[in-house]
Amino acid sequence: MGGPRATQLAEKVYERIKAEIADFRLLPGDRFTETELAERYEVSRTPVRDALYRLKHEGFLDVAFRSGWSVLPWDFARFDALYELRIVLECAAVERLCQFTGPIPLDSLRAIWLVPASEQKTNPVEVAKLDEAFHRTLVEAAGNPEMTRIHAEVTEKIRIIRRLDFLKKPRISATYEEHGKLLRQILRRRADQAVMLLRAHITQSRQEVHKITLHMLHEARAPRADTERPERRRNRATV
Amino acid sequence: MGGPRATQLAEKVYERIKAEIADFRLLPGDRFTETELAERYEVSRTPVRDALYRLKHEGFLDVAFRSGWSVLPWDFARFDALYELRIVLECAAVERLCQFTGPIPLDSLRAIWLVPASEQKTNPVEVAKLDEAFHRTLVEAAGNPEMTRIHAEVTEKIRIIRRLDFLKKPRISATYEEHGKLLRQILRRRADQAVMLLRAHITQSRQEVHKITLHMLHEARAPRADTERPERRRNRATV
DNA sequence: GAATGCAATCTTGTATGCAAGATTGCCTAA
DNA sequence: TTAGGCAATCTTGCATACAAGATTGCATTC
Repeated sequence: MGGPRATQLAEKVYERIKAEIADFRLLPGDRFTETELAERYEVSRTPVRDALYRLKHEGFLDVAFRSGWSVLPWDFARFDALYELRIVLECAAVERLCQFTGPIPLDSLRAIWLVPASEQKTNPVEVAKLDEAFHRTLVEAAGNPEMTRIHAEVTEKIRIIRRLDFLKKPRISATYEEHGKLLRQILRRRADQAVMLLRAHITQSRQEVHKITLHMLHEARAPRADTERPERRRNRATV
Repeated sequence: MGGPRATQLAEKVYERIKAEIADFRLLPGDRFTETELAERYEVSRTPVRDALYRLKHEGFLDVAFRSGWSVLPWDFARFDALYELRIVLECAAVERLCQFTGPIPLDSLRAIWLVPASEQKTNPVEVAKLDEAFHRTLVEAAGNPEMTRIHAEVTEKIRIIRRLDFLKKPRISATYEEHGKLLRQILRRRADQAVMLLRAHITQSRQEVHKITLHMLHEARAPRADTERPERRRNRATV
């Protein structure tokens, strides 16, 4: 049975578990064991453990010695800290971009965000992806791979709540408008203006998400029976 | 033979390997195997692998499928990127500190850095530690755990070359002077001044280290026989 | 001497075995 | 019915077994 499959099993398992967390199939507080996942993914415990430890190190999971794994509850103070870190990184990137002497390589973004309202996407999932790509591209364009790496890490960690920002139409329009304004300021090399807009944009998004999650928590504290998914849930999250 | 020792073996092995890299006992380009380390540390391959994969993920090591592990060569572009990231994080922290309404909790630093020349340390190893602590404390004081975590990560990655900055006496004096000035500006809440000083301070340090490493490289390219350490070195680093 | 082919050895990725102890559920008793 | 205790089961951390294939060193050939 030994020998590697085309790619590393551990890597695949890692991606699958992370996707399960991001898609709410693994909820905060859920508990599970290594053997359980090994059977579900049809591999041995070894690659599962590799993946789990990686996710633990990244702050998604917790392990209790001889007592199984659990998905960490949402920590809003941590989300706030991550949003602030995001602001710091993206603002630094934008400042660097405005200092570029040559052309600023953001044409791909213009084609997506500086378009008439009729061409704007409305699907929340799609817009969430485009939004992530927008901010990632800003940071990448600044040309510091380490900042890009950390920014990507932050993005992964807030994704689960950030997506909630695009569930309402007005928020999608606002995103288009703010991205458009920001892009124009960057391309005109107005660093101060751009940084101000960017900071306001991210802060606004964070506040929206905050509101939504508080609402969700309120709902969750008075759960309706028909939304229960007992399978694989051995503990309700206290969140 | 099974069962846990008091603390986790994998964690211990991780620390030991990282120390070996930081102390130049494992040099860039060195190759080794999992079994080798398992025997050296008297544990099985399992905790060794856990540690190695963590270090790989952090960018210190590389693994070649069925062909052993190696210490990654120094990548100066990467060091530059890390220094720039350091500047971004620390400047953001200092700005936050200057905005504090209450007292700025940096008394411990004053007691170390705002002292007469006669009380200043001169041991390079000691000063390097104090320097790391100084910058870590600045970031910690700003109160964002995520920024603190990333900053600590960056610190770990540049430590190996950053220490070189304190080998010369004048650089130690300069460090004392610059830290002192910076502290005073922060405590007076002169954000702009403080950020300017901090940026200059880190940039200066990076340039010094750059000079020294270039010198070292020059020396290393014409190695003398008496400095060879063949044991465990199966490949000389191309750096 | 230099190049080539081949077999023995090594190496990693994965699977499985094992020990210490945490958890769980049943049985008993009040 | 409820509380308590105990044994069976589970669970993780570490050690070891195994497979596929990469590497190496030696013998052979030109």
